Amino acid sequence: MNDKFFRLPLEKQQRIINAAYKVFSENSYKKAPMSEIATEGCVSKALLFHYFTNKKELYMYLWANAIEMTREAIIEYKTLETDDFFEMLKRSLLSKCSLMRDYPHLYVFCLRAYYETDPEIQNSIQENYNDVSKVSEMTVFEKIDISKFRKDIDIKTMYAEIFYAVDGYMLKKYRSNCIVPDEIEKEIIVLIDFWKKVYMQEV
Amino acid sequence: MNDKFFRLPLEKQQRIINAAYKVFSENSYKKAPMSEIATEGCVSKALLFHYFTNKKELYMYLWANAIEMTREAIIEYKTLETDDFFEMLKRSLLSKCSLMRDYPHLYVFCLRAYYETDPEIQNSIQENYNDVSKVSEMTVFEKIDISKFRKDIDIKTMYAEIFYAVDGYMLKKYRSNCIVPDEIEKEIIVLIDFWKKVYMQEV
DNA sequence: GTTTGGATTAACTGAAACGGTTAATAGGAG
DNA sequence: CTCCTATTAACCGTTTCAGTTAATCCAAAC
Repeated sequence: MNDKFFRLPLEKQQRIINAAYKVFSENSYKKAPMSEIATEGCVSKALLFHYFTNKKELYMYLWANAIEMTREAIIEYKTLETDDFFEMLKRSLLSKCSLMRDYPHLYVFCLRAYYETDPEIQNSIQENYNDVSKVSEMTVFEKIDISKFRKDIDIKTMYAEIFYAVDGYMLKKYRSNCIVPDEIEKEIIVLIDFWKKVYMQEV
Repeated sequence: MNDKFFRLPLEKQQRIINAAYKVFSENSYKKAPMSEIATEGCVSKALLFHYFTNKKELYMYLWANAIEMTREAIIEYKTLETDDFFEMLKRSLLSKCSLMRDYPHLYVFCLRAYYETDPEIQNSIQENYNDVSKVSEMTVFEKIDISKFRKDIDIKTMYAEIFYAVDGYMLKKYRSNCIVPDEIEKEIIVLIDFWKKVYMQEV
């Protein structure tokens, strides 16, 4: 890729990248056209190819960029620096909301990229992501204080259920084309407070 | 469409329809090729056009078919003939699992079709679906006995959360390409029992 | 065993979309 | 005016698309 891309005004960089995140989250790799990305980003297709040598390179840049930004956001929000599960969940989701302000389609892009089946792409993706997610999931279970939970529920099921719900929620927001970070942040907090009330031991 | 389609052996009808559900649930309407459906269904593209005059007609048939089958399944499982929310939820989800045995991609097809933005399609879809879903959601809230729930939780939030989780769960199953109805049925039951324990008033 | 008729397809068509390239333009700085 | 960089319109060869046509396959009827 062409380093000059980074010398563009930040607004333009983001406009182009967001257009790409959007088109790649709506279509499979193969059926996401570079021309559509260009139009969506209000630049010419030729410019896209000027900065990114080809489609695959652009896709891979988006992926690496997504992982890196996610990791930074998690650190910035001190996500792992607590032993309270719901606090950790809140920090994790709020960090994702903050990413969403700059990159509204990043979350769904990742959701889709992880299951991308195109041979050109597949290999480079999953291994890389497993590094991040598996490790972090283990870290979570090591750190959290499970004594605060109700004794009669299965924590793994709870954990799974919560993440299904978050994905389902985000997907709905995304599909109905209303990604408004402020609103999502509020609704996420409502959900977390709800879970807290339901799953924590009463005192 | 050509009525002779229904005179085909049932196995073949389903094979073709399932191929179509699959391709349309992976791609937007515009980018779902008839040729891919044909290949997936092990018939020639020409045969597809012999039974369905064009792509739009096929899509609309799939949609009407999905709605109709869903309604029948809901009735068959006596979904609305109880005032216990979790019993109703179980019947509703098990009825969907039973559909899944014959039509593995129907659920995700519907999820996608509802938000389809192609002008050729959009209008004919949403209104039609709202009839079904809005009415049934209202019926649910009229029928269920809310006295059994914990007093300290917001039922609307619970309701929303549960459906986010189901969608998130199904999406994950679908994306990771492992739609095994028996397994899904088991896991759904685990989830429902989990919710029951969590949300119902203890006695 | 030949005819008939419906099921099925290979091969085709014209148009559009695709990834990627090229050669030219635009516009600001010196 | 000159230089330089960002930018694009126009283009290229290829592939893909929805939809068509004319031919084949095959079983049942005669």
